[in-house]
Amino acid sequence: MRSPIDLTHRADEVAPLLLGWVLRRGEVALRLTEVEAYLGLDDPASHAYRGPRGRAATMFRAPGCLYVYLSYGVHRMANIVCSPAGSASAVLLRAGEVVAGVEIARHRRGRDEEPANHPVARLASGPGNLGAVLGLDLADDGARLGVEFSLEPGDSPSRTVMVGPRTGISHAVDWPLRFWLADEPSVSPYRRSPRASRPAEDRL
DNA sequence: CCCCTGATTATCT
DNA sequence: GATAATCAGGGGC
Repeated sequence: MRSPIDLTHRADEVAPLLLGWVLRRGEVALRLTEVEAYLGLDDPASHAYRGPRGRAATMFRAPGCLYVYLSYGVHRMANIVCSPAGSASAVLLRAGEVVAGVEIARHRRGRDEEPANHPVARLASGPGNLGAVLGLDLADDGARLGVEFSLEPGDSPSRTVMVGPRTGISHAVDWPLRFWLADEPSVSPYRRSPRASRPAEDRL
């Protein structure tokens, strides 16, 4: 049994520690296999970079809050706010292995009342898919870990943690803030954004 | 396998 | 009006 994660450190410290832990909501549980750290006011790629305005206000709340936002008009993405309150660093949950509630997860990934027929490894691969499997809604923005959502220690075989650049963003594209477990089929493929800024623009 | 494109809406300019 | 921390599906190799 691993000790509870201390969410009051910066996201880049917390993110690798979250790998292998299980996020549960009701019957559905996910063992986290891929996460990304966002560093709030110090990070040009963070929604919180320009301060506690609009949707980003949630990231300035207390550690253990969930920051849920809508991406590309359709995908609900989940972050765990994990910094000291006010500095707004957070961990984006990018992928997990569904370890409980597979049938519910398939229904949530499905279309027109028909359950999706994805292999388990693909069900929660990618942040939009992970959000779908958890049944996230914008009303879940600001929810606290510990009640509706909870973080449980996974069985903890020591796994190799890999580190690399974050996916899909257009600022600070080469900062090594994406963490994933080696040899996990649920980890999403790396995609460099076609809008990636040049390195000189990342030093602010 | 890879690359390209459309979908869809909160937020920002 | 433009953009975006994405995804699924289509076409090409």
